[in-house]
This record gives sequence, C-alpha cells and structure tokens, in this order.
Amino acid sequence: MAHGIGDVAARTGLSVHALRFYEREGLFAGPIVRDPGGRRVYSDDDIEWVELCARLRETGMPIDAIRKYADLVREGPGNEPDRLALLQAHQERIEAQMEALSVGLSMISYKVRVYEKRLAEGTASDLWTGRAASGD
Amino acid sequence: MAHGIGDVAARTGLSVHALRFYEREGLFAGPIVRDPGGRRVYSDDDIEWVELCARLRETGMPIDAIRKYADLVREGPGNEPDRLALLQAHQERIEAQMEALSVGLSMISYKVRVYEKRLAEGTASDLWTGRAASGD
DNA sequence: ATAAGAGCTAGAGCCCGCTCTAGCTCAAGC
DNA sequence: GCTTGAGCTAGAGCGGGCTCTAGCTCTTAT
Repeated sequence: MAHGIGDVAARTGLSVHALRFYEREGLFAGPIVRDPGGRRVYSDDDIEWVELCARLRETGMPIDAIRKYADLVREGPGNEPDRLALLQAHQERIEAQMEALSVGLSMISYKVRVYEKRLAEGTASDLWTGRAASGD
Repeated sequence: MAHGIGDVAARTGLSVHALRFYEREGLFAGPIVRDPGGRRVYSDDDIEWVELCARLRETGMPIDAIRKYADLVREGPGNEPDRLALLQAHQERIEAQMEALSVGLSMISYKVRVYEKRLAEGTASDLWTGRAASGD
C-alpha cells in the first residue's frame, strides 16, 4: 500500500514537518520513493519503520543514535552485532529511566497522600495548623 | 546545618549553575539566606526542597510547573487543593510516561530477542539469508 | 478553467533547560 | 601580604528537536 505524508503523519502521530525532518536527518533505512510529481510515497514497511522511530524517540533515544542504527541497517547484513549493541544500550537507558520515574512517582505519591489526608482533616475540623505538620 | 552552594550541588547532583538558575527562575519556596559576604547558605530544609525539585525535573515536570507549585507554597496555607491538583496532574504524566516507556521497551526487547536468535543461528550456520526473515 | 488543498525545498526561528563567560569580591592557608 | 579557590551577577551562548515561513508545484473537485 502507498501512503501520502499526511496519512503517515496522522497514523503515527508525528507531524509532516517532523517526518521530513527525520528524513533529512537520515533516520530512514532506505530512500523514500517519490511519485512523478515529486511527492513522498510511503510503503507499509516505511510506516513500520517510522513507527519504530517514533517509539525510540518517545523512549528518549536521541536522533543521533537512531541515525546510527539506521546507518547500520542501510549498510545491509553483516553488522547485526552492532545493531544489537545499540538496541541493548537503549534498553538499559529505558530501564534506568523507568527506575527514575518510579522513584519520583513514589515521592510524589507520598506527598499526594499527605495533602489528601490534610485536606480531609481540614474539611473535618475547618482549621489549618500552618506549618505544624511539614510537607510543603 | 548550613551548606554552601558547592556542597548542595555535590549532594543533589545539580550543577551550581543550575542551582542559581533555579533560584532565578523562582523555583524556591522561600528566599535563600546569604552570609555576610553575599554567598548563599542553604539549610537542610532548602536541600530537601532542592531534592524535590530535582525529582520533579527528572520525571519531566517543566520548570514552569514547578514554579507554579513553589508559588503556591510561598503563598502559605490555604491553597492546598491547588497544590494537590498540580501534584496529581504530574502523577498522571509520570504514569503515562511509564506506560510509553514500557510499550517502547517491549518493542525493543522483541527486536533484541530477534537479533540474538539470528546471531545464534548465524554462528551456527555461518550464513545470512539477507532480508529473508525481516526485522531490520 | 479555476480555486482549493496537499506537497515540495531551503532555510530561518523557537523553546527549553541549562551552561559558560567576564569581571569582580571574599575567605583562608602559606 | 599574596595566592588560590569558591562564590557572586548579568547576560550571552548552546544543543536538541522540532516548527514555521516563503514561494512554488501538482492534483482534484466543481
């Protein structure tokens, strides 16, 4: 199936600007075909690739790293260990991020509980003790 | 306990530049005391606050949002529901992020497994079938 | 035939979050 | 008393990742 850039944008959540930008930046593994009028025509495979890029970006992989991966794929078979290394490195980054998020989340959840408790007491007693029970 | 800015930087992982920047940006709930020579002197409470800010930033809360929270705290008691709302909103953002990360992670883990398998087969058979088994 | 709408390129612009510089002051150790 | 090192301010600069603009072309529906 062939798809126009607008289509692809709509279905991947990226903007058409971003799609052209990614292409210029060399994030695509192969050239995007053009129709006789010079417009980009995306294949289903292209869309799949764009979706991968979107996930990689969403999980914080820098453009630069994605380009390196795309370069390897473009080079063709033979460099699988290198590709694997890039993916694994990113896997670890994601795991670290998740850890950081969960630490932050539990800190915030704690504060939320404190506020909720204080508010419940407040509506019950209609009185605030200022900084009596800390917790900003 | 009183701490110099270098100290605080070391123990929070932020740079001294970032600490001054945060202060300028109004992320602090109260003014930072200065010594007779004009240097910042951080209390334990200040450090705790800085640590909160660091966690909020790490989890992707924009400077702007942290400032709003700090503004509320600075205003004093009475606006707890507003503070709670900000925290809850951020809590949700974090949860959404974690979701996105885990989707991305599973996509990548899948690819990693594919490569590992292909490599294992490759070393076994010493032959690559090119794009026979897709998966970039 | 025409007007609307999607696409194209090259390049400028923007936002965020720091980071760095210049030029100065201060406190402490040798 | 002098050097070294930490700190200060105001403001410039930067890197990443888009986003937007201008000016043009092409397709399509009326």
